[in-house]
Amino acid sequence: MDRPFRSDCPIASALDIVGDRWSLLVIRNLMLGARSFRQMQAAPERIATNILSDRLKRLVEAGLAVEQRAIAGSGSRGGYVLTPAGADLLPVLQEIAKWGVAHLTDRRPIPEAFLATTPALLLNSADKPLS
Amino acid sequence: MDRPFRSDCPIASALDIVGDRWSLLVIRNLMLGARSFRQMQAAPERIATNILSDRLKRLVEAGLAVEQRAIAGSGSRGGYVLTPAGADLLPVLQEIAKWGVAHLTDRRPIPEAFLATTPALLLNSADKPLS
DNA sequence: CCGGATCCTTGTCGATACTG
DNA sequence: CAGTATCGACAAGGATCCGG
Repeated sequence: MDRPFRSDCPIASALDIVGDRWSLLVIRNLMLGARSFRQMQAAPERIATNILSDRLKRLVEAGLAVEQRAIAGSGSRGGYVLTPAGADLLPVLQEIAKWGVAHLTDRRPIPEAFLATTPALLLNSADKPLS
Repeated sequence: MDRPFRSDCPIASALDIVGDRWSLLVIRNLMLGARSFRQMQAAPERIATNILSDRLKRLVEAGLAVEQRAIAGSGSRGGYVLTPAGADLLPVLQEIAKWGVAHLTDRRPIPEAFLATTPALLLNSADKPLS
């Protein structure tokens, strides 16, 4: 249950939590407004359902996200929302995005398609994390 | 040989390169001045030799680091140095470190020990990446 | 001794099928 | 719709071995 850290280095410890192949992408989706399981699964990276399920579980355990159960008879069955600790990862994602557009543009087509669906939040200023 | 990206998202693409469990830690070591194979292996995280070898190979292939062969009869047998693209990951590591010290201090002893050996480079301003 | 390479075991990832 | 179960593929970890 307890997650042993590799060392006392804050970088290593942070990567012990979100340093895998998918966690930061799930957090990105949550920052982009995706709340439900299906919405996150619809992201272009096509995460497998078991991985998404597991990562959400881990994020909740780590205190980076919380589950939001439905409001009684509502049609949509609530989803997940970032906690303040999870929202504080925004600068990390911003720097990663900056690095990606600066150094990966010549290897891949063009990120405009994604940037169009990512207005201001990930590449501009650090506004309020979620509405 | 070509590394297929999961999507056009610059975040996802960046994580396709350095988003595994060890790559960013190796880059951290290179930023901290570690050059030789053994120096990096001596980091407190105790990376296995095969993993370190593989990650260095990948970083070189991705253009984030270059091998530096020895200066002829010198005693030290050259090591690895970050390229400008690799050094540009410094802000990413800085933000990760900031998040780690801000949100992980109550779960682990104290990062002072590491911070003492990490003067200014990873937590303060973005100076010259390597001397 | 240093810088890896090579086994081999374990764990995690990922696709698909399936269930409440 | 929101996950869970299953199982093969692959990556990580540990130990050892080898060339210089």
